[in-house]
Amino acid sequence: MCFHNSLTATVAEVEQRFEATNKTKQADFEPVYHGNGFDFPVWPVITAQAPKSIQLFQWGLVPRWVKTKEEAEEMRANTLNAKAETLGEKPSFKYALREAQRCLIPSTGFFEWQTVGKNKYPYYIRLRNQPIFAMAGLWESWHNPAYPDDIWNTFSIITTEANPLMARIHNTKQRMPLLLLPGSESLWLQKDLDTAALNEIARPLDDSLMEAFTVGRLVSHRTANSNVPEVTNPYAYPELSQQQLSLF
DNA sequence: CCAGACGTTGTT
DNA sequence: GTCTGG
DNA sequence: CCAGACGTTGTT
DNA sequence: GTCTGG
Repeated sequence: MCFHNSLTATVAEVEQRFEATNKTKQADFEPVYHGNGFDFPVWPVITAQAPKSIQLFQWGLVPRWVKTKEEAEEMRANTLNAKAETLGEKPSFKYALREAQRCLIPSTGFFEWQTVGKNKYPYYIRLRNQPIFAMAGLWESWHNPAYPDDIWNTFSIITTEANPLMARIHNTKQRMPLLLLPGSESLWLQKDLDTAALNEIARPLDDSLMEAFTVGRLVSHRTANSNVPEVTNPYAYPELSQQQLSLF
């Protein structure tokens, strides 16, 4: 869940939304209409350690104890997401959690598939009143022992149980990204967040704040370039009932 | 004890 | 680095 | 889902 | 043809 994200905002918009300054080497971001986690794209993030800065980290968390580049590359396909419920137990995430290496991952909407019979229908999901919002993440800085200058700053998107809207869409896994209300964003970045507070924040967002609609199957095509504006165009599947087409 | 895992959920 | 499975 | 692998044994 | 990896 949550391997398919988007960020179609300018640097200025992200700066304004999160009250942070662009510290990347890029004057602006390329809009991401469809970012596939398995491509391990770089993404703007805001860390607890530098909450006033926008940095570019790579999606797919590489734990600090990884020994080789090969192991790092293998690991990250499995750490695109991190289950909120078990962050403290998993060797891949526990050190990042212990040292409060939490972060915000700006998004303008994400994709998920609904299984109906033998078919899969892609949906685009976003927040009603917030064009840009934050997913909760953990980050790590991995230093390649073979090359001291080879440092990988990576992140993982936290997932939690699905709310009723997301349970209908992502009906096989019943999971969703941990979405933060603006009021929870600064809490997530606080360094001394205890377990009770974390568990309180790590709850599924109220689905009355979200909206979702079916999109065309371009997003599902691996060979085609799906990182184009049309990927989020609404598309009505005749065989789906009206209530499934648009979940507002 | 040592070796091996360490993780999550994907699709026209 | 630490836990798990054999 | 699609792309790519799919296997074994050796020597100069 | 079928399994695996991404």
